[in-house]
Amino acid sequence: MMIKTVGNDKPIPYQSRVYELVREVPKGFVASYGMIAAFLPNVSPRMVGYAMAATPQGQNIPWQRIINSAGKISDRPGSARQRAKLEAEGVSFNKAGTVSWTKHRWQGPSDDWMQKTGFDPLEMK
DNA sequence: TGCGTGACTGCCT
DNA sequence: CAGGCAGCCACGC
Repeated sequence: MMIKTVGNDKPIPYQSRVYELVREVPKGFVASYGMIAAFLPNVSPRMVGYAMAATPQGQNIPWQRIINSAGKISDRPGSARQRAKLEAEGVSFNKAGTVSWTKHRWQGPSDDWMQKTGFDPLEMK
């Protein structure tokens, strides 16, 4: 029979970790896929994109606040709705459809989040 | 059971 | 300085 390993908690699916961090982005601010990935070990920007594509509804996840590193909303069906939601939150776009990072850049996760996840800045590569 | 694919990014020509 | 490419998780057919 299958031997159960000891002292080895089952890993939290990467998508759940992405969603919990996305919840840290406040109204009126935006973060890039890469910014989210930078705080999550073993998660690449691409994977953040994968997770966002599979975002479950009804769980208070502000998916609209994640945009690409160029400061634009990634082109896809639904991008217009994303922009509308952001504008409703006070996020402004210039003529080229770009968000000002200077004004709206997310400042990083809360201390509470870092405590809860045991995030260690020194282990960032 | 395996393969394709989906909200990206930074490095290397 | 623009374009190509590797990275690498879940899930559906």
